[in-house]
Amino acid sequence: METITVYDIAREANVSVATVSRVLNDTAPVRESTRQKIMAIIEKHKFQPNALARSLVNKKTGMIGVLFPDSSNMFFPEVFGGAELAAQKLGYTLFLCNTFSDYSRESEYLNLLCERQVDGLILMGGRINARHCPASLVQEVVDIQRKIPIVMINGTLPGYSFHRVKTDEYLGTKLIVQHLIDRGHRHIGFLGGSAATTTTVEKLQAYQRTLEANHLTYRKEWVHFGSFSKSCGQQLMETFLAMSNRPTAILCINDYVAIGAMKTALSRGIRIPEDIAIAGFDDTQLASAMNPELTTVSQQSEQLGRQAMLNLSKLIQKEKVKKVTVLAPNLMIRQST
Amino acid sequence: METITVYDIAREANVSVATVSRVLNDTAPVRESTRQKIMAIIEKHKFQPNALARSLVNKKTGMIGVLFPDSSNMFFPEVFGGAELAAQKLGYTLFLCNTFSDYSRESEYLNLLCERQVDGLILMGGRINARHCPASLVQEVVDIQRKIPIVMINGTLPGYSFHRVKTDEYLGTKLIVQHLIDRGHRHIGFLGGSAATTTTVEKLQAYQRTLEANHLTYRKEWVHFGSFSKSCGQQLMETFLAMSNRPTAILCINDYVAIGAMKTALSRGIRIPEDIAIAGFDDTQLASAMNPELTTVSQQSEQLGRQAMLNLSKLIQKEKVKKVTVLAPNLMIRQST
DNA sequence: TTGTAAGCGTTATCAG
DNA sequence: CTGATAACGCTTACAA
Repeated sequence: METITVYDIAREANVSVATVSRVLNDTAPVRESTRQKIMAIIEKHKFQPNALARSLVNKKTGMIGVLFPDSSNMFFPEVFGGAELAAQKLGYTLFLCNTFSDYSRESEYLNLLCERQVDGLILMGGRINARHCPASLVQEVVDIQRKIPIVMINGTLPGYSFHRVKTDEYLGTKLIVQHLIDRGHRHIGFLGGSAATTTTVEKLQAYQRTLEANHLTYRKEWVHFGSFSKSCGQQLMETFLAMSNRPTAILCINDYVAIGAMKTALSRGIRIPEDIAIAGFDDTQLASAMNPELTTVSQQSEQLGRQAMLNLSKLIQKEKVKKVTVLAPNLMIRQST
Repeated sequence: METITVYDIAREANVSVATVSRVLNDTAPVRESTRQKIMAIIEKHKFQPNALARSLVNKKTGMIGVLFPDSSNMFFPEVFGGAELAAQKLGYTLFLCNTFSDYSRESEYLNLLCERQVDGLILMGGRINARHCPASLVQEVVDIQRKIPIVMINGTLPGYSFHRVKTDEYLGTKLIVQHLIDRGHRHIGFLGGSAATTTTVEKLQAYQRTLEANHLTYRKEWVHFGSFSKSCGQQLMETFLAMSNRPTAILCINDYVAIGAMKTALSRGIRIPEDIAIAGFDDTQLASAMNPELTTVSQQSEQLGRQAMLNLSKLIQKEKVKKVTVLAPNLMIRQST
């Protein structure tokens, strides 16, 4: 398959490559008749300019690298779905990279994306949510940022200031704990999340302080960490149920954990919300699919992605952008509480 | 930010760019001492070769374009999750494009990916599932295939032979209908899916024939088309419930429709599976998250993606590959039937 | 309005 | 083992 180039088009049209390039990019006036002629030849051969060559000289690729930790958690597809829509309008394409929360995979992808000359980077999960991120991993990102604009979603890195977009998870947690309290609950547990993760800590603090503000005592035995998966919720719920003095309501770190918790409870014949109330976080599509429907906090996932893309785009055009954009969380009261 | 190139490295090391390139690619012997020296300088400047320039001469980018119709249907993230894992091992990166099932968006992306010189293409949804695909859209793909290897997942285009990977949806449907019959159901409905889609037709046929094979009569009024969403399931279920003579079991086109159907039924106080049995298709994570858990058919989504990537890779290396790879569906019997 | 030619940052061929 | 130098396919001054 001999590839066809601007030279081929130029030759056939009896013009120079410069002229072909001009009609391709509409970058300078070209006599209408020759434009027509060139266009016809392009059509005829279905000629497509090589974007690599083009980007090489333009020094921009129109590609945005997106790092996310886990495509099996619907939250992330929702976020980059929003980002993609925005990107499309702005003329960018997303380069999605699933890091599986693995630092070394993150580094590889970061490297790959830089070599591929992406115009910008959106970072989610992994190191930017680590409570104790190794300095070398921080440095890596800092170095990249000197060449490529970066926007972080729901996370950051210590010691430097980055552009970020986030939902107010602290407020979101506060809202939902208060909701449980308003529903009459005095014994509220906290389930799931890795203690090595900043979001877990942030939510935990909000949980603690909201209890205090309501003169409720914080009980260590009602707080159990783990991971962010359904199976974590299932397991940890077992331990709750085994307790003689168990909480009447449980706040889970996210929807997946909440669903796991629900499953275990339900399988024991425990009613939700009558016997125990369960709340999630993120408002993924699972929340409204469940039965009973899950009370949760919406992070406005599409908005998050959209906003990140918008800010990144401005950053690329070297416009001023607020360092931190905070979105308001939305309490979604449904049946599980 | 002046970018640093092989020339800079070469100058600082007192060698030619050729030598730098050699150590970069390990493509020819280089004296150990000079290799060391060059490596050191590369490290020092954190030099990263420009992949665009590289690809321009190599004529390969290591990128695989992936078209899929809908990131909000977990089935697709599952498929490309599997593909990504395989791609990583093979040294490829995926370029994921959400087409929202929109033909023109598909065309745009197809164009984009070609210009970006992807090494191969994986196609899902959209036109390759259309019962009546406009000839021009078929031609588009045919033209591309002459330059770029393509693998289609669960679909094809009329009039040409393409490489494809699919699960046997016919068999899958047969299995689940038979399962319902074996459970004692004689009145089985069929819910959801666009009649303009090949998979819908294929499943419908399997449904019909399996009924016949069991001497059950096919009733038009028990078949309702729509879309592939939860809300479709909710709406169509309403119409079923309004019928005086309604089926005792319902096969839904996919898990989302099934969940919608379940929700409507449950909200009416109808018990599942006692009053009505409901089955889905795809075995997305939703199926096992639900309560009651949804009986469904696994398409082995990750496998699908993995296999497509594997076949595509061989195609790219110009190795022989079976035209059609068929994966076996798995009946997942759970609580909803 | 159009053409010439110099890049863009690599790799690869061919001498040395 | 190493160095010139010509591609790769396109854009963009600079001239004409």
